Amino acid sequence: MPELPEVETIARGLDKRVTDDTIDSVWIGSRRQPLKSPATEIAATLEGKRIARVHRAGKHIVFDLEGAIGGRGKGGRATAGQTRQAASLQRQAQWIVHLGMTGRMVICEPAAETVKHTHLVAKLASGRELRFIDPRMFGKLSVHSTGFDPGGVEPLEVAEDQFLTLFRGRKTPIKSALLNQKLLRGVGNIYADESLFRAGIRPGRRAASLTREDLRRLYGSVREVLREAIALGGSSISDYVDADGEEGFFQLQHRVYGREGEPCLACRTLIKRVVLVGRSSHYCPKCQK
DNA sequence: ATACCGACCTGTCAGC
DNA sequence: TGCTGACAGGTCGGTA
Repeated sequence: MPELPEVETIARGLDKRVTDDTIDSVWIGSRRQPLKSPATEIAATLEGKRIARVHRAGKHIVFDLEGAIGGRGKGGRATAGQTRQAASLQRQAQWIVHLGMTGRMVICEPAAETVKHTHLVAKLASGRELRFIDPRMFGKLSVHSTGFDPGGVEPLEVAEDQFLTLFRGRKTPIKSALLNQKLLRGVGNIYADESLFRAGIRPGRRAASLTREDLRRLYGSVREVLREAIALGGSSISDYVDADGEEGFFQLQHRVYGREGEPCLACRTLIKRVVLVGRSSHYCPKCQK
């Protein structure tokens, strides 16, 4: 479901609402598919931790966790000072959530109905619950000590010359290169199509065949599309909502994605859809070369 | 090393 | 009404 702008929106919403809260206990459903780390390890890492910050890395949501001051009573004999020191030195961790295609993170009251496909429920000290719901189970949950790095570069942070080198000599279609998270992280099917349209480049063009000028335009359009989408809270297609249950509005700005057979907004030529690397790709045959 | 392709899952919607 | 097939915002691992 979510690409960079949706994940950014969700992470910001979570950061605003659960930072400084503490995870008291964790329930994990029996389905194993979404767990990259063992359930016991995830629960043990989360329980008793304070959420210090929630942010985004590529399409991953990252919870920075710290051992709660005063601890969970383990040991019990440590002084407050020792506990605080132990917390800062040893009890940092990161909880990584990848939403896959259909994953959602919701904050709700304990009384709220537990919907089908709820795989994890974290009870917070504030009395609320943080729940992970994922029907298709393409999502992934894992824990790391610290310094989680999914690889690739952030499109909104990378410099232009570094962006140009990412695609040098690659024979793969440019669309496929844009989706490769080991190169550029966070761009998915919607934003790849939208960026290529704005840059006037066909999705099937070999990356290596793009001129310096093509790549410069692409660099600009990728960043422009992502920034606009973040500003509008992402694209709501089917059931996407952010952490506050709000829909995004960037779907109203889509110029090619999901518009097969409709006229191009620039030249009225009908938008085409082809399958490339197993994914639907939408483009204007006249505007994109 | 690189590049395709199916597999992983469930849900929804169009068409018959 | 119900069945079937296509399709869905993502990644992996196997194979060529």
